[in-house]
This record gives sequence, C-alpha cells and structure tokens, in this order.
Amino acid sequence: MTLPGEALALLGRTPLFAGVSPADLEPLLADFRLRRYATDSYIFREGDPGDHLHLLAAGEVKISRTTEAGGEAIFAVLGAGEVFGELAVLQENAVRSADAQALADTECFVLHRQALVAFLQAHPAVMWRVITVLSERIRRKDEAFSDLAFNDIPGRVARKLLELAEARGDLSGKGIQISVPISQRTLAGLVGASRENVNRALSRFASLGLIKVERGHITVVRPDELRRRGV
Amino acid sequence: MTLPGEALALLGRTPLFAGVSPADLEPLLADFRLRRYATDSYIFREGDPGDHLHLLAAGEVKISRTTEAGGEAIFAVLGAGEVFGELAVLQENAVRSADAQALADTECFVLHRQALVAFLQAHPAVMWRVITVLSERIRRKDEAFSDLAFNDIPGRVARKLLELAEARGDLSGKGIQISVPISQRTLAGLVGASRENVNRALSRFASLGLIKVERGHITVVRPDELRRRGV
DNA sequence: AGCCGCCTATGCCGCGCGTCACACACGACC
DNA sequence: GGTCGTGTGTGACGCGCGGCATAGGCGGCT
Repeated sequence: MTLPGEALALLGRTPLFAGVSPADLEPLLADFRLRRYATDSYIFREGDPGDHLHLLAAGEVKISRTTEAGGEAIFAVLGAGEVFGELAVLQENAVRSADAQALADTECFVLHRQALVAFLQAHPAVMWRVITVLSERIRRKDEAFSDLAFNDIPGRVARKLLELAEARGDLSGKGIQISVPISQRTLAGLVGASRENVNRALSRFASLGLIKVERGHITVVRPDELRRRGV
Repeated sequence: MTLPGEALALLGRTPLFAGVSPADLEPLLADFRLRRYATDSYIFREGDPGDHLHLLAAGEVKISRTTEAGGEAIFAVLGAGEVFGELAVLQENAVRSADAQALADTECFVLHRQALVAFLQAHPAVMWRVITVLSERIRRKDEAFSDLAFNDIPGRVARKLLELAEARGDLSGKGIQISVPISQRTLAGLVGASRENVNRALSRFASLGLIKVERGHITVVRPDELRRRGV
C-alpha cells in the first residue's frame, strides 16, 4: 500500500512537510524506513534509547506514561500524518520519555536523527514548520493543564469529546461520530480520571441526548450543548 | 544597567542564542527594544494581539491563565534568560493565549516577529536551538500533566519545590533556599491546588524538618527526603 | 458451542480536596 | 499609632472522585 509514490504523497500531506516540493522531498524518502506495528504492540517504551523520528502513515498511536501503581496518563492519541518521538531526536543519546503504543494496525515512517538533522539544515522552511507544530502542541498542553486543574470530570470529558470530534470526526447522519474506536479506559487516561467516572459522565451525557454511546464508538449529537458542560 | 555591551553579553548567555558569535548577534541587538515593567504589572494579557517575542533580562515573570471563577492556572514562572510569548510570534495576527505578569521589577528585550523571522532564517543553528527549547518545554508539560493526574497535593508541592530549588536555588547554610519570593497562592496556582491545602502540605513538610518556611521564602532542607514524598 | 477476556454499567464507601470561615502577622500608607 | 491590604495558618463541613465489588454484553479463540 505504500509504494514510493504514495509515500511521497503522504509526506507532502504532512503538516511538517507540506509545501516542500516533491523534488526536494525525494532524497529524504530514501532515508525513511517503513515499519508496521500490530494493534496493541509497542513502538517504543519509556526508557528505551531512541534517536528516531516517527511519522505516522496509517493507524493510531497512543503516547502515554504509566505509573508504578498502574495508572496511565495519556498525552496524546495521534492519527495519520502526525509526528511523534521528536523529543528524543533533538539530543544525542536520548532516552524515550513515554510509551508509544499502536492502537490499531499501524505503519509509520521512521527516520534517523542524522538524516533529519541534515534535511532540516538544508531546508530552513521545514524547520520553521517544526517550530510551529511544537508551539501549537505547547498551547494544547497548557490548555489541558488548566482544564485538569479547574474543571470537573464531566467538563473534561465534554471538552475531550469535542476535541476528538473535531480532529477525528465523521459526519454520520445525526451527529459527528468519532472515527477512532476509543475505549472508556483510554478516554479516562486522556482526561486524567478513573474509568468509572468517565463512564458516569458519558452516561449522563447520553441520557441528556448530547451524545450517543455504542461499543467503542461515541457520536457527538449536540456539540454546542455539550460545549456548555452537561451539568 | 543594560548598556549595549551588557545586552550583548546577556543575549549570548541565553539558552536560545548561546553559541552565536557576538558579531552575528549584534545586528539583532538593534531590533530589540528594552522594556521595563514594575512589580505586578502586566506585560500582556490573554486576548491581546501580540507578535513580539520577549526575552527576560532581569526579574521574574508569571505566565498564567485566569478563569471566570477567579481561579488561576500558572503555566510557568520564568527567570532571567528565558523566553516567552513565542507562540504568538509564529503565526501572523496571533492573539496571546495567556497572561504574562511581572512578579518583580522586570526588564525584557522585546523583538518583533519580522526581525526574529529574518534572523532565524539567517541562522539555522539558532532555529535548531528554538526547537530544542520548545521540545524540552513539552517534556516538562507532559510531566506536569501526569503529575497533576496522579499525585496528591503534598506530592505535587514536593516536586514543585524541588523543581524550583533546582532552577532557582541558592545554597544558603543549611539547605537550598529558593531565591524567588513565591507566595503560597502562586505555588497553589503552579500545582493546581487551593492555597489552603498547599499551606497544609508546607506545614507538614516543615514540621517534618524537610523544609523551612519563612515569609515569602522557602528553604529545602532535605531534598532527598522531600523527593520521597513526605507522607 | 463453550470458555474467556475486555469493555461497559452501576452501586457503595471512604477520603482528599475545595470552600467557607476566622484569626494572626507583617508591611504600607495616612 | 491606627487602619488597611495581603500573606499566612488552621479548623469544620460537604462533595466529588477514586477504589472496590458486582453484573451483563460482546467478540475472539479453541
């Protein structure tokens, strides 16, 4: 499925490399290696040495961190076109600071540190893109932080649902269906709450008709009502 | 206090511009403007239009966000040499996403978007620095997020104290004194907790002899004990 | 089919934390 | 010195959330 031509097109559609001419992009392609990961397999784990950048071609990847006690904080759930593992790339001999796990059958391009550095030095415009992407990510994390500090669980769940709907929404008949199958456990990790209480929040929203919950799928029926924090 | 020569030296000591030769740095100096802010005054507020980068020359700046309800989440307390307001710089016509307030008499260099962009394009090495700084910031925010999600207030306070001691520590006789005067209210905003409970945590730590609390000043006496989460 | 594992759903209990309420210490300003 | 504002200490109360326990549903595997 990922012939060279397709890979090139995919790269071009990435926020990171958008705008780079295919001619410029092509040499980079040789340095990428395509890797496949089965559902639930780990792409890397916290503590692993790592100096590769990962570009998600297809599938879903969860970036998370687990505590001794068994709790899991999920920093992000990424879809096609997004980049991860970039932190370890920036310094030599770095160590991964979180786990990356495939939530679905996933393939991603893997680029070694050196190749990336060389490419970026040759293409300052892309470097600028990197800065933009990172900045946006910081903004979102600040958002998540204050969200976690101030809002109760229903509020956080509501926000996260809207966020997911925006990022991964399929307009399906009545409402926006979140296309990724996300378990309530995962959702709990994303909003920093227990699975049970996330469930309760979802149940309440559902009974109010704001959302519709099916097994592994959630449909946001009334986004604007949900935005007003379902009680 | 900030003659051109000193300003140049200060720039050179910044994580961002370290390693750039003074000769290369000098043209940039002309584009900076020095601004002073009195204690408690706002450098900018959420919603302000803003396309200037701020480089902190002296003083302390608090980056925070306030809710309608009066709560305040503090994203960072920055000291000399650190940079803020970079998010708004990256896109044209951007709007500030948080407040920046001087915690002490503060002066900072202010650089307009265009000048920065021009400089960065001329100096890819500095661009790389920017990426590094941003990445490190992301890592810290992930850290803060999982901290907030998992640890109770004493634990969070302990970590934050250690962090502050490391970043702003003065070795004073017995223990590391945090050189910035930080009110318990501020500390509360940083760890996402109420002032009262932060106080209780501090009191407990103090009674255990792990820290010493004076008006506006905290001294970490036994860092390693504190790291083990004071009960 | 039958078993098993994961996800979902809901009740109950205990506790941490937010909130209110009040008292004290200290510096600023008149 | 008196007053006020702000930072600090501490107690009481109520609630939201985490944890456990329980039960049903659905799919996968043999």
